[in-house]
Amino acid sequence: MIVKLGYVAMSVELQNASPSQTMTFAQFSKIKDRDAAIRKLERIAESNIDNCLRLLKHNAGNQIHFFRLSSRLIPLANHEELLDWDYIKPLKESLKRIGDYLNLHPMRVDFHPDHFVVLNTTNKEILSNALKTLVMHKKLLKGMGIDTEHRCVLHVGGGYEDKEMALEQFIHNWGFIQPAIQKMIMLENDDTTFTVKETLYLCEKLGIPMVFDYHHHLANHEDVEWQQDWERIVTTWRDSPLPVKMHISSPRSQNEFRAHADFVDPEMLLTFLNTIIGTVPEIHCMIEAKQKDAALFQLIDDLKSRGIKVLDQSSFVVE
DNA sequence: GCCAGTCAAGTCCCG
DNA sequence: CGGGACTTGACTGGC
Repeated sequence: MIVKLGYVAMSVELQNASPSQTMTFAQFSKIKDRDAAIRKLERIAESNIDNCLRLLKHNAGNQIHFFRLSSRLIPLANHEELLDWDYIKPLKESLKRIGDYLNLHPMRVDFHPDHFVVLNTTNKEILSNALKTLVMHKKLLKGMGIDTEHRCVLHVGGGYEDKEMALEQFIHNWGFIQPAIQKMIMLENDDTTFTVKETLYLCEKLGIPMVFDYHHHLANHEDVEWQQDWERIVTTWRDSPLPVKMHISSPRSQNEFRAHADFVDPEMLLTFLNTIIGTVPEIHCMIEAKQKDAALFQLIDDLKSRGIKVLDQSSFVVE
């Protein structure tokens, strides 16, 4: 089984390359000349996308083939006071450069929109804002020339004091979401509310690939045994053009169990991988560690020293 | 040039 | 029911 590691949004090794520079609405409002303020937003967005390209080059140079793009590339893109702003138009060229680069250096990229994107709300305004944010992600993907299928990982949403009802609300709302948005989505079990089984219920019912988060599962489950659910998780990827992916991170400490540690415990990853050997030919593991790409490199070094067959700086084989 | 505080969003928790 | 915590990285303001 081939394992490919990825990391999240920014590098601790590449300096001054943040793809998430921002401007708050308070700052925006202080600028008297609205056009000038919008130009400033556009410069920030352009700089974010340029930094994104630098990160992709850094990845390709380090043999990393899996990467989560920042969801904060365009500050205030969906702010209600900026509905007249065509934020994509000035970014066409820089987005295309990303696409061109990815054509030469194939890499799996996706997004994880902020947890404020909630699809199971009963509040129309919240749902409409969530969908607006997803439309922005779609426009970014299109601008980059990337097939939009299964590129946005989301959580199920709020529990609203009745998880069963909250799950049914998700199904209800799903029916109102355009197919083009639906097909971008993957769902992940979260660390406080919706467990693997509950997330699977939606994924199976609605045909959504499920991203298994091992750390979240340890923090939030009915049954700590996950092995019997693994085949179901794999099956949710049956119709996807992309290999199964999962999230891996380690608890910062027993007291701060849900917080992400700086690095990933190799034992934890190997425990997971050894359990699923033979179920898929290839799996992509997204490392969610504070030390970002440095955590990925350290993990690979550790695996190498254990005699695991390492293919390059981010891939290896378990058998 | 560092540290503390602020900013966004929606949910959840506490009083 | 209202205010604060939670989370994340970036940024601002005070010294």
